[in-house]
Amino acid sequence: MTEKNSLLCNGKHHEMERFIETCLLLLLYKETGYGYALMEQLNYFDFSEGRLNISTLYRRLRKMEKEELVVSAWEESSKGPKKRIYSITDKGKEKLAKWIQILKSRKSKIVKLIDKYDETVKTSH
Amino acid sequence: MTEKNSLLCNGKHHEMERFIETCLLLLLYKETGYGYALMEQLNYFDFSEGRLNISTLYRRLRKMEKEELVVSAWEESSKGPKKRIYSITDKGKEKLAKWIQILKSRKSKIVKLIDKYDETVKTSH
DNA sequence: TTTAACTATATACTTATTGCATATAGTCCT
DNA sequence: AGGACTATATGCAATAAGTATATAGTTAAA
Repeated sequence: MTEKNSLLCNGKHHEMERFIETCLLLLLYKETGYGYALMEQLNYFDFSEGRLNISTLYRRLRKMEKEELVVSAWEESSKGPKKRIYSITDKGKEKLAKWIQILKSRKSKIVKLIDKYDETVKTSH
Repeated sequence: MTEKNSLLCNGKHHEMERFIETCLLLLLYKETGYGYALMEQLNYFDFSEGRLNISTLYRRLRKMEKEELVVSAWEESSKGPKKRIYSITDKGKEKLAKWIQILKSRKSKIVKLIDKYDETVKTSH
């Protein structure tokens, strides 16, 4: 799978693929974290619980670990069940930087499309 | 399938779902068109042929017609094979406007993420 | 003691998208 | 006839994400 310069999208109720992972990597860049708490922190990026399914979050984390973008370690908890604590790897940091570039490109495309729309709608009235 | 305020993404080599359809609807807003030619016009939105598979384009067009966002009619061609000419419907225009709003929201999210990244990377050096 | 609530993690099933691969067909030129 | 260009379409496979569901630890209430 060659990635090119694309953010990959899909059907049903979906956020941009790398958007979720980009957000997660960024949160982990600041400090280590575990799934359940990361879910709440995603609120900052307008990912409310009703917007992102928690199963997706766990799956993305597992996938990123498989890809060596993050590493995890089980931590016994003084309260409640044990936690799987994630940290970002150097590889993950590089990937994050890369996706940020991609998102910038994406943003430009959106701006271009919006401008084109405004221009088109204006001249058709 | 409730759409909420999400742009839906997916695996493999993917552009944002509604981005493709938004572009197509916008092109058809300006003037009617047929698949093959629309494919070339998409270059304006940085969809080069290597970036979007033409099978996807046809499928998106067929899907939008099923959803009544566009209508099509076969046109005999003086040269070459017959063409399936598409026009946007009023419903399609409404949908286009809606997706433009969604894209604006999407852009804001991207900006927010990028700012957060810059801020985070700066304070970590 | 049992049940409920909260915390924490995980996975099967289903749906949808898109590239790859492939196919059909009309027109023109070699 | 074969190749190139124009024009459209669909099966297969991979991937993502919601729904549904499951397991498990801790604490508090019934």
